Amino acid sequence: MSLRVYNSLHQKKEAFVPLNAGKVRIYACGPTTYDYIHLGNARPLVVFDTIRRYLDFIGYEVTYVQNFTDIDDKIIKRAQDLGEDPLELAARFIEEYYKDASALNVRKATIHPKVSDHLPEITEMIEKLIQGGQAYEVDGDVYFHIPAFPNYGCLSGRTLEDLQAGARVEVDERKKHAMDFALWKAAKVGEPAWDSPWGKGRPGWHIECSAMALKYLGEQFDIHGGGQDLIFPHHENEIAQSEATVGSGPMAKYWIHNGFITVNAEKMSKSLGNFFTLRQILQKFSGDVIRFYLLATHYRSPIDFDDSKLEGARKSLERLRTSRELLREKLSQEAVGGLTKAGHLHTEALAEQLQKTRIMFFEAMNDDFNTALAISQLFDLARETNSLMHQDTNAYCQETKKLLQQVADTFDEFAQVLGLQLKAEKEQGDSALVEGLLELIFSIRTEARKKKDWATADLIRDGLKDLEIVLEDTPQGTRWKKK
RNA sequence: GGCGGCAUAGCCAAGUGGUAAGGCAGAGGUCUGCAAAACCUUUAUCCCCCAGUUCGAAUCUGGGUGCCGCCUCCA
Repeated sequence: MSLRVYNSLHQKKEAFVPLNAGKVRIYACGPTTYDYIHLGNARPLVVFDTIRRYLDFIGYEVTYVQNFTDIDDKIIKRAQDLGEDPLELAARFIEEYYKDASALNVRKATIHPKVSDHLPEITEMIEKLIQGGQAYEVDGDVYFHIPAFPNYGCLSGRTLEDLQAGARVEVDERKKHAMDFALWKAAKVGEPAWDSPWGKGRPGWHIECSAMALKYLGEQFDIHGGGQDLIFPHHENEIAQSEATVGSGPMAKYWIHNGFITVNAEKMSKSLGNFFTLRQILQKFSGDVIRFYLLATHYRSPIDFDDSKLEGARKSLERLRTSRELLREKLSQEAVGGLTKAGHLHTEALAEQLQKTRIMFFEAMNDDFNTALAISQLFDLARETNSLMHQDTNAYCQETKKLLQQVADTFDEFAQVLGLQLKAEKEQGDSALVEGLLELIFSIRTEARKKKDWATADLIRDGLKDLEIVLEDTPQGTRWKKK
């Protein structure tokens, strides 16, 4: 099966055919940088990073643009509260953003444009819209005139009448139509401002994305993504601005929107105050666990957040890690002997499972990036792999070793696509001192066990367990890992 | 009021016409000094309710119930 994606524009799954063969251009709305990101913000990062990785993996040349909104009302307000320069505040949180993204193993986009670097492109686009009659200026503000764009509402499935019926905002009397939205806002005292044909001011919320997408991806591109809450008005307005500017559409062939993170079934959001910053969560769980948690549910479904769910994700991921770890250990051993009859059966079964996993993984990803289903294939592979490794060493000959190597490669390959590390926690940075002390303690315990001094052995094991270090005694010696 | 989404085992979660993936938790077993990990077995006569279409529906249609989102900044 070839790739199919759910296109919000038509509300159905469609075959994915990029505009230019072999190349995919993606634009994803990035954060407004006035604070640390919360888990809800992290979801699209991981989702679109994964989509990008997958497209890349199946051979497309991907250009991925993710913007930073560094000029915005909320930034200005926050900066005023903190007595900081708005652009400096925004720049500071862009740096913090990169740290969070990196903790989640989110690759940098091909281009990360900032609004503040694109004022010329923005004003140029606004001028075109004014010339084309789709925008007008009032007292230094510029508005997009919605009735001038007949296709308005195509993404959100609304008509102008629907919108007016549901209007909850006070209407600015100077606007020609109640739903007209700002392209340019005249500067108020103390706000950052840029020169424009309409006087000093700053861009409205939506125009930046239109201008930057146009600059880096052209008049039409393949995928435009973001959270479902951006469908209206943000993406609807982007479509209006962009398509009115270039005189044709669609701006993007496929629109992809991720579902929300909820807390007690309510959307996690700043205004409700029910959010958890990624930083807070990272204190309890690794980025790998958080990423796994986000990918274990289909990207369009809501995910209800609480610690117990993350704990569940941690345990699930642990299973895959353990399997990968056992594989590493096994492969470091010398292959000996010939294949026994039982070993032969297990090898056959694993070879079959490997093939099935490879097929099913791609089928799952091809079906609208079904990462949840793709991940479940890894569990099936892990079970069959463990089962083989569980057999006695007679089964471990050159033939099985070769197969296990293929399995290990598949694990790594697919983990890479999903952006998961599958590394045991202990590999993620411990000081030489800690490592050394642990080795010492283990050797003491091993001596105790040799003397059948179980009391001492158990004392050490229990003590380490309290420090979240788990010991496992195996015929090959004692193994340890962090909880 | 308008537009949209969701409802699957104790929990999480796939599955959009062919007879319920996977994970966690639970139970029994193998292994182990005891554990842990791993493996094996086991855990939904049924997918919110009602009616319909069909040889056949969790999956399609109609109606209902409940929850959520957007319509204002929000991923």
